[in-house]
Amino acid sequence: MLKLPQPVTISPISPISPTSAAAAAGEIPAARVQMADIARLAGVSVSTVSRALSDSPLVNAETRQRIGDLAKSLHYTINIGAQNLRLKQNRTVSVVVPYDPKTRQHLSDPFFLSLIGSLADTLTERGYEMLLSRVDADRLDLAANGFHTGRATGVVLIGQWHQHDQLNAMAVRGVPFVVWGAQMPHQVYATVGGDNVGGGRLATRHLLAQGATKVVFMGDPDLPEIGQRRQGYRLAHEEAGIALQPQRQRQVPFVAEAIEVAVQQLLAEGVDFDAVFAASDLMAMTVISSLRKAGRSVPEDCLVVGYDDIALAAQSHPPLSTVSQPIDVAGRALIDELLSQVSGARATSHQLPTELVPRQSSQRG
Amino acid sequence: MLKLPQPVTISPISPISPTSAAAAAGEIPAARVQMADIARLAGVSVSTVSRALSDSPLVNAETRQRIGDLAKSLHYTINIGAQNLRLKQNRTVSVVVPYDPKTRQHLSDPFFLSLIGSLADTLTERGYEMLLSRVDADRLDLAANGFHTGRATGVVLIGQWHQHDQLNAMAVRGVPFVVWGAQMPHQVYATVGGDNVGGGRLATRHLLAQGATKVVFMGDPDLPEIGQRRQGYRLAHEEAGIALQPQRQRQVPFVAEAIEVAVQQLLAEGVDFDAVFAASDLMAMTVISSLRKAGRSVPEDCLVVGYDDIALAAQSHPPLSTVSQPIDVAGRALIDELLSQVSGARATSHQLPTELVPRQSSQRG
DNA sequence: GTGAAAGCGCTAACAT
DNA sequence: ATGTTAGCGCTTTCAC
Repeated sequence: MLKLPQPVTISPISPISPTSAAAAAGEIPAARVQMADIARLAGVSVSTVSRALSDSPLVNAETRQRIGDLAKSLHYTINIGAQNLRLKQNRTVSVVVPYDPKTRQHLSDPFFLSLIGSLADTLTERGYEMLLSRVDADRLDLAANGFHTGRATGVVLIGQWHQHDQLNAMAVRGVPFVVWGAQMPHQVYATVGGDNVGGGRLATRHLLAQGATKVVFMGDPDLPEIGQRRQGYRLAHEEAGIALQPQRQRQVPFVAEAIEVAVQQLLAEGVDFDAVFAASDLMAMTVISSLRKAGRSVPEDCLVVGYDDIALAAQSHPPLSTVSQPIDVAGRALIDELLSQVSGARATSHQLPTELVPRQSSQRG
Repeated sequence: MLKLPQPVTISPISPISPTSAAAAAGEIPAARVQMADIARLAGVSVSTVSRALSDSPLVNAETRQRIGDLAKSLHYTINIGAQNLRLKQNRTVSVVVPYDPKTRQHLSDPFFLSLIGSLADTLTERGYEMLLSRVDADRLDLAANGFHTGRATGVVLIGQWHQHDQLNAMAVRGVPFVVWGAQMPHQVYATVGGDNVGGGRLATRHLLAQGATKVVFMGDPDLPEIGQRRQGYRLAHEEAGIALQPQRQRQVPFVAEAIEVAVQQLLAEGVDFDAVFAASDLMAMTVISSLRKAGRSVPEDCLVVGYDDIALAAQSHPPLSTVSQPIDVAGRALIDELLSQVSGARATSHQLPTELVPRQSSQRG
């Protein structure tokens, strides 16, 4: 057992327990072991080691065994970089999350984060590695970097923002990639996304069915997905023969403060409303908490529906009605589409079904 | 403008808009352009291109310009795999998230997900790439793979689980890595983590100060971090001279259903309690919603404090009191520690300050 | 069944 | 200022 000095001082991010692996091991960070080492130790050539390690039938069973054991005991693993270079192959997918250059907001939306989790799981299952990076939303073309540098077989882009044209250009250039987002007219690239128009319609229909007549839409319709959700909101109104009011359609970015301000304005302007359809669950929860601060309670005074069905929607109070997007399916669909492009298939968009999850926030009584 | 067939059918994950980048471009997925191509086109040698592209002063300004333009117009980017191989360098960090082999739960904890976001941001700032993968918690030693295969310079492990020994072995073997978690006795590797004992103490003290006398702890103390939070819970009780009750310390895993069951049992067993300290915010919210189902309201009948201060804690109802861990600092601290190990420094653990964030869930009236 | 040799795409002496 | 050469760690003909 090692006895290490126990630290006392505690200060913000200060070293509290200096220990050293190298010191403990009493050795210099050994040069990484490689095939040549194994070969020398086993008394065979490098080629034989290579074959043995790839389970080639060409090599003597006993030799293979010996080499395998040796490799294991030395913690040897094939250098993937060199292997990839030689094989011109690559089992890595680049996942890119754009950030808004204006706000430079950190990555925090629970839905996107969960999607990343789902992608990570799917890729792990498929034996792929995942390269995660962020990129200025104005320079979405940089997302192709992982591909052009040969690091990745293809690219998954989470959110298309306003850069429709840059994406089309990327596709024409032959970069295998898929975008999580909305399908747009004149689109050469593949998207995978929920049925946003349908989802928006479901949510709004539901609110109208609950007796609401003055439904506010909150979200930034400049983002394609949100624009389509608003489109669904509008369709539902048409279906019901209810006239749309411009002042009930609020353009609000995904920033907590902005949402709170928007709610205050809504109240200050005296806009009459009895329900809110928010473009995301996070937004819906902030709306609810802002309304509460202003003395209005949900669902008594105002019904609310969100979007995404994040894990916490069910645990919040009141439990949040929302439109669910199938995250697990999404991760798999994105990867499957990407890999099929890589193996030569044409870029094909997919739309995932959305589902209304009615909970208490949209039900009176 | 391209005119594409507009699809009609919509079925779960069915192709709705077959389009093809390759077809649109009318070309076969061109062989990736490489240095030799640029060299030929520019009428120089490969070395000159290499130098020009790395802004070497050895190359004629005009030549450099010409080569640069050529590269840009061809969307050429240096093949990082080859470059790394040659340079024996590597600007990639492997981030590994263990999964519980029993539940095989998907990656979904908001705190970990945010931490990943923070790591991604930090690495992007530092000009590093991030390789994200998951690994069986029983085989944490596999986390070193990214390093042994030469893909990554070092490893960040998110959560140490019960594999203290495997981690020590990794450290002795010379793998540069940092663990997000709790500092343990006889630890050769570096951890970065919040002050869990302190955090648990803050939370419990606060509950006692609010007048609670029968505080329940919920969480799985087998996880080092949670164990330390419970330690803080115990210390606070000692300080206050309040005897601990075993039946108020509940071992509960991070699974929504299990948490709900645990709350029901607590009530069914007739355990007397007036406050709950939950090991995470997600758990706290589930506890609150379970209590509500049983007809108890928070904070009126029972005070609740969580842990992590996730984004939604402030928006939930009642706003959740919690202990905040500085996520941004955490991401930076993890990466800084890792990179300093890579450049030869000794493995050093860091403890980040935690802070009580009192909100309404723990305040009566 | 095994070894020798060439080459994946790049960089860095060492020439010139 | 530019070209030639060798080699990063691996796989795979092609010989034996």
